[in-house]
Amino acid sequence: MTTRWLTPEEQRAWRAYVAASLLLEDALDRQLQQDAGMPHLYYTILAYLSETPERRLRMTDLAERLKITRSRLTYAVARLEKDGHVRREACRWDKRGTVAALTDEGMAVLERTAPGHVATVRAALFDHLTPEQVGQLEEIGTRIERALQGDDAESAPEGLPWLRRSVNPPLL
Amino acid sequence: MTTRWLTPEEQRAWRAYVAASLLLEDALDRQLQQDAGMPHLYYTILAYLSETPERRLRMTDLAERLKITRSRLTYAVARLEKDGHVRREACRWDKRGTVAALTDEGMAVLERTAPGHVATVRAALFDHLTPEQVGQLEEIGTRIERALQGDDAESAPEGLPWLRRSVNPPLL
DNA sequence: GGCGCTTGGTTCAAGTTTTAAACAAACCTA
DNA sequence: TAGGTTTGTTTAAAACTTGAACCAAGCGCC
Repeated sequence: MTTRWLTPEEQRAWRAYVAASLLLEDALDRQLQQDAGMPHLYYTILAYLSETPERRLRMTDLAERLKITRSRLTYAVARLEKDGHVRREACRWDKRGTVAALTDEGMAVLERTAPGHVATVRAALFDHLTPEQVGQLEEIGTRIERALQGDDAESAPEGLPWLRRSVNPPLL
Repeated sequence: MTTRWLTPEEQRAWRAYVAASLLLEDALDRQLQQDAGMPHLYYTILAYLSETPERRLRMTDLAERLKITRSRLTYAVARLEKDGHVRREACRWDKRGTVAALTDEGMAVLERTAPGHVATVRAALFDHLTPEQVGQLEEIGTRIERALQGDDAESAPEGLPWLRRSVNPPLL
């Protein structure tokens, strides 16, 4: 089968995207390393934890949300734990499980550094986009996501937003 | 000054973008590592070299195009040289300079692996975007780029032979 | 219950990459 | 020619990632 090369338009888009994502990730890492002492991925872990009702998530759930391997997550959480931002707990309902819980200190770091992070994201991105473009970005991002990890429409179980088979009693 | 948090729309866009870029870079790295024995960044270096008329670029020019530090580039080129994909040459006009030149072997690797790479980019991205979205992606990417590295409209210096755009078949 | 298969998560070893700082040589300008 | 800048490399230390191997606990099934 003959290769379908990128059209000039696609090529421009591709290059713009690659350059932009490199610069953006760099800027984010630098800012967060500076202000929070951790790279973007680690900050994101804390952020995700902070959003669940109990500020904790099963390792596998967290890994899936972050789109990283469990192994990578284990390493990251180990560091976050060493730094006191996260605490590991045993899962009561599944003895194999581990739950990563945001500590008060971790939450404090998040609260202290979130404004700077948001400011960076704005300065690097949203301040330069029209509302339409924001919508377009979401749509494009969503499509890539769908393309790259089977579009298994695994809707979150409505009752328990924060878990795999839980930290909570299994619903029957 | 009070923090301007992200609006719900911005937040959705941001998350979609972060997830997508992680997945995309991962997929690309995996495919290229598999087929070409090198990660995306390294492939991109070869690709950029292949596009110049003489298949060679000054280290600094290359670093600027790639949006990476010279130090990082030195490391990368060292490996590419060890693998025989690139050769370092002294720059005749500036004795401080080093020129990275694509070897025939490097070119061969590129030609052999480009189809697979393009296929991956299509499968992960362009096959799921409308032509309008391709344009939108370019525009958004360009804006980020401009935002993050001063918009010095540095047009290519007129004199130097291999700092000019390519006429060759697009390999990326 | 007991036998396998799957899942959750960690560990391990090895390698890869990154960063920042320091440096030397060459260039440039006055 | 002195002084400042640019080029590119070196260095040393960290940080990160990967993949495979592994164990323990759940699950299904007869």
